[in-house]
Amino acid sequence: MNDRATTTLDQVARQAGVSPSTVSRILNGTAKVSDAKRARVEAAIAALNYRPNVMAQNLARGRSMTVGVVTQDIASPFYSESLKGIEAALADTGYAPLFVSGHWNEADEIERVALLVDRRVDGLIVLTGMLPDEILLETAERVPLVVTGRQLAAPRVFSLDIDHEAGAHTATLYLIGLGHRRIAHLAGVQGHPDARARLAGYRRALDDAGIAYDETLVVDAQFNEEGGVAAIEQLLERRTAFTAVFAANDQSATGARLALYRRGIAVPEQVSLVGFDDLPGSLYCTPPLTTVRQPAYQIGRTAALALLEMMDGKPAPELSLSVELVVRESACAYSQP
Amino acid sequence: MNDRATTTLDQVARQAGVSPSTVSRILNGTAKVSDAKRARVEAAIAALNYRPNVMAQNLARGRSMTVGVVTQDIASPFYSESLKGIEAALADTGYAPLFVSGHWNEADEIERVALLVDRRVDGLIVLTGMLPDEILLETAERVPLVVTGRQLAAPRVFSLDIDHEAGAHTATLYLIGLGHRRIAHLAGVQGHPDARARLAGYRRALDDAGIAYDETLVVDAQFNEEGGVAAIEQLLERRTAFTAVFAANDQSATGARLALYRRGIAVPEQVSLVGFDDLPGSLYCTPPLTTVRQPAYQIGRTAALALLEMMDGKPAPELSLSVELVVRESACAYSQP
DNA sequence: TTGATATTTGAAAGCGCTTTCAATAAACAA
DNA sequence: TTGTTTATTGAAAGCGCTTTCAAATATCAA
Repeated sequence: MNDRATTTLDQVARQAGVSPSTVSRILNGTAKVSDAKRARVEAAIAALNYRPNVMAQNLARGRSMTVGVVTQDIASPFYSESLKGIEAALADTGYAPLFVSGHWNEADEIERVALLVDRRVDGLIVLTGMLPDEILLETAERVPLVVTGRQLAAPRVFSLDIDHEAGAHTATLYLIGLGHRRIAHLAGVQGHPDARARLAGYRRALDDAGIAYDETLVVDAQFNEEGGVAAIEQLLERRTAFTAVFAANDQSATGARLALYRRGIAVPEQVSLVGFDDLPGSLYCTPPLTTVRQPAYQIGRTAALALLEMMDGKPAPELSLSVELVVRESACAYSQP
Repeated sequence: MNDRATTTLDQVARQAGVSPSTVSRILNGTAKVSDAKRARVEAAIAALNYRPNVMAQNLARGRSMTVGVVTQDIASPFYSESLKGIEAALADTGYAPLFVSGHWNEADEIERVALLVDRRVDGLIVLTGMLPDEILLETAERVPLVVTGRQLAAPRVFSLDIDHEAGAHTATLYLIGLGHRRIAHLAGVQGHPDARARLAGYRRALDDAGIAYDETLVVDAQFNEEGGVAAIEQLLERRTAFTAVFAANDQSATGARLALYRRGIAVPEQVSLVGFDDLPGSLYCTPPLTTVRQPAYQIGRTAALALLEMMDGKPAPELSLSVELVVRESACAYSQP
């Protein structure tokens, strides 16, 4: 019947001939209400097509039923998988995720976090990013926090990181096992913690195999396709021989693959290629990319589940996520030319 | 000094020795306030580290400063570009986007929209999806609406669509111009409006060139990589000859490219391939994919800008977005075998 | 000066809910 | 029956802000 000018709880109460408190109790199941009244109220709700005003509920309850999620780029193929995991874990909990992007820029991130805190999010998830630990710690005093991609020990903080070093170690060792000795490494962005860890894994694998580290085989690269292209070109200019490439992430591996294609270098026949992340698209590269699988979706999901626990006042759960090498077709045994 | 237990506007007022109204006026610039008081209030705000409670503001103002965005899959490479556009357009307007996913499922979408309406979003953007027009129209009575991927004429509704038919027509004509006569079409999901329009463009191009439509060359495909793989396999089983493939979107084109690779069919030497969308990754396929560029980012951005206008009470702006063929390396002239 | 007009301020009433507290009604034991 | 205990209910006070309205003060013309 009614429509415009949304109906309020008071109207429902009046229509049903009960007090607002009673309507509220029925809505929230906060107390027993006689069947007679319940029926009248439910009829009124239906008749008026009443829907509670979430903003008002939030204010009264002092909770926003919102969790803030700081990502770097909402369109990133890697992080958007995590967002999906967060979304899935939060579905039907009453909490809605509020996604904001920091654009790999500390100032932006700080601003976004402030924005989220102002909106009184009940919890916060920070996916990697550039925020200094102190800011995170400070923020954690106002709101339960889950942070990925780093270790941060503090009350009301849950951090969730995978072992990048081990992943890189495995990948490199795999290439070595295939007979490769001259393995180039696209090392990601200088100073990025993930990049550092992956380089360390690469070096340890070489060490393990008694292969000398050759810095002419290592080149920095942006963590995107363009970075991969540029890195390969740089490598080729150096005229160092290499029979395999281990890229610090799949996007740069994809760029590398294209650059090799452009030079007429066959993958994997002439150069083997291994990535890191296992993006959804990596399965559909030509050839499908052998890579270290980072469970992005699970990371998001786990982060959200942990946050839910913390928002419930429970301690953060103990959980660990592991990386694994997924062997596809972009790397093969080295064959003496 | 103070920290825990967030400080309120009343506390600021007390500390500054003014009334809450005055503080509010300073915060919002709603009225002139004497310099003396302004200074005292600003000092108090700084001293107490006061930040307004957005929930309370929202309730009092009757606006949530939030816009709902319904997408289908937050990790979709295509739609996430649009989300990015929305995010960019909304940045620094005070509005925050609330992203929800419908998963290409009408029931889910209906539920999500209800959720957003309950949260009292000030505006709503629906990116394509399966919602029936009636529901959209009904929703538009409660909140300004922007919808992409369809035409919907109604007050407080802005619809934004690109010409899929024309795009497909251009792509197909391009292939014909290259000398191809047997052009297969991966037609997307049966019944999907975009799929229908693109098929129509394909047919019209054939018509224009006087090429008879051959239904053995057309095969349905999911709009993802797997769909492309399956479609090519199906096509190959049919044993119909073809020298080019026009895929209804880039993801299925990518799948197609992999399936061809698996069968040892070279792209573009033996089969030319054209997609639709121009996903960010399509530039890095091997070979880079020739495709019809759909300005996903612009679509999102434009949608958000239009919504801002509407939320301001202004009429929806008139705007049109165009598609264009971007020629890369996955298609080449047909050479008599 | 004085009266009229324009400015700056504060009191108080919401915004639409939740929740405490006390009153009323129902159920029980003695 | 009557006094207790327990289960339902409603009144009212918030939640933290905005905004109307009227009072208080300042400004101006005469």
